[in-house]
Amino acid sequence: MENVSEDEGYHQHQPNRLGEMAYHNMKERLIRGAFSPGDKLTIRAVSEMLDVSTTPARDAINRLVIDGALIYSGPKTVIVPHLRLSDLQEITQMRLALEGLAAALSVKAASEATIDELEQLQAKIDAALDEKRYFDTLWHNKEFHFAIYRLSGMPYLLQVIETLWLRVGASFNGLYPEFSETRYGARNHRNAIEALVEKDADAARAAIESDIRDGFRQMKKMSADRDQRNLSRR
Amino acid sequence: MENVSEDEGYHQHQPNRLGEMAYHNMKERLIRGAFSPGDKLTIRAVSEMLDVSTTPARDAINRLVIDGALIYSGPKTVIVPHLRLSDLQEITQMRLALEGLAAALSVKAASEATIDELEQLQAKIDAALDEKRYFDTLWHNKEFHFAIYRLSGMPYLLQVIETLWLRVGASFNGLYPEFSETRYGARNHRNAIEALVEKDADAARAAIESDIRDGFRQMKKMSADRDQRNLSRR
DNA sequence: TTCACATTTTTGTTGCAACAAAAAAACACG
DNA sequence: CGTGTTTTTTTGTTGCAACAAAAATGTGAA
Repeated sequence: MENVSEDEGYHQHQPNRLGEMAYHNMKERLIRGAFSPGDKLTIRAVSEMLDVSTTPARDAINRLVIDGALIYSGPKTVIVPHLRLSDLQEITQMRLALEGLAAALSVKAASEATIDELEQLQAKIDAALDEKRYFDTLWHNKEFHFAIYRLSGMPYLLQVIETLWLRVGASFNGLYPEFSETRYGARNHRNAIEALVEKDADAARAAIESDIRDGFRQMKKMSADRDQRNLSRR
Repeated sequence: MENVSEDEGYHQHQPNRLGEMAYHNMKERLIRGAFSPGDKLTIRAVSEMLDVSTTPARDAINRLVIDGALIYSGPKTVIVPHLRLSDLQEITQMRLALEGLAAALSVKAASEATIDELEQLQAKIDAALDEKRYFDTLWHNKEFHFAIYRLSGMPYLLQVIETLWLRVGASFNGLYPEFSETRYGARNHRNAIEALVEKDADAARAAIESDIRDGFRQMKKMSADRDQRNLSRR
């Protein structure tokens, strides 16, 4: 337990470790909708799926459970959780607080280059929407948001926000790629870019908050629709 | 990968697992100041310390790294991080957003019983302060805050807030138990209780935010003092 | 001393097997 | 057909050893 000097800038996890790889791989699959809520995940199944031994597979599952992307449904059973309305509400409240903060802080660091980047991202979103490539829409939308949040210069804040997106994405993206169809976000994104140009922290926060709220309404509606369908299917 | 029904209310980790025990044990030691920033922690050392095999010890360390309570200083070296000013600022910003939210939400659920509980907690804080039992002060202060936040009914929010406290506590509590000496929090706590009585969400948020800001100033000052001492000691 | 290099020791990762406990399947009975 | 009950299978946890890589230590020259 010696005292060791702190090597600046070496805080992150090593991406070359097998367990880390397994975690990111599973995370990606979760976001892409490879699993449905209720699916059971076992160490040995993940181990075979990714062709690694049980130890990295176990590491990945454990970490996903910590994130809340997987939950225990029994002492030896982890499943993809079915997001309840109360969960969605909690996540939305936290997103409003945290992403609002990140957006407000981002204006300080906004440069012309970042504005350009955001406009290109928005163009990609629009194009994907026109061509009904909904997965791409979702992906570019995430890039747009995090391009802004990254300007805040707060790495841990980003990590927590990313986890919140993971939890929502795992339950919604796979089921509803057409989620983004309504283009609810276009106006909000324009406002966000404008706020960065003007370096107006309050406006940036307002634009992002509005985007989150619109998304929440959309998801709540889809959730209700699905419950309705599930009910009538029986 | 079968679809399994979701057993309501079985989401938490099992507390009887060895790895979970190791995690909580190490977390407690970290908060109590058993280690100093820069201390190196190895799997085998933790394994012996807690008298378990390497697997649960590894689990505990991994999770603490995810929390940010430990960091890698090299590919095979995890240490207790030395909290830099920028870290403290980031954590404080997140605390303001998240604990402010929790406080604002708490007023809905505030009852006479919870008011009583808070007043008893505050009495304990005052008593511990009078008798210079600084560890107890810190402990009861944490209980006071989380008694409020728990009223929000948002479990994941609580978990994230707790992690933020862990990161700060690990770097400060052990070194500065006399931190609380200035009684900076008493007025803020009174205001918070008052806000709960009145069910005034904005006032509750303001009281907690003020408490966090006062604490931040105090910590910043202590941090500067320490750096000063370290400098002149060489 | 200080720095570079070589050697030794320590360390995390990975894979695996044993075991108890949980989940699933099979069964029996109404 | 459902519904408890028993049997079988599956599963997570734990401990451990091998290995490569990193850290610590030692060495020697300037």
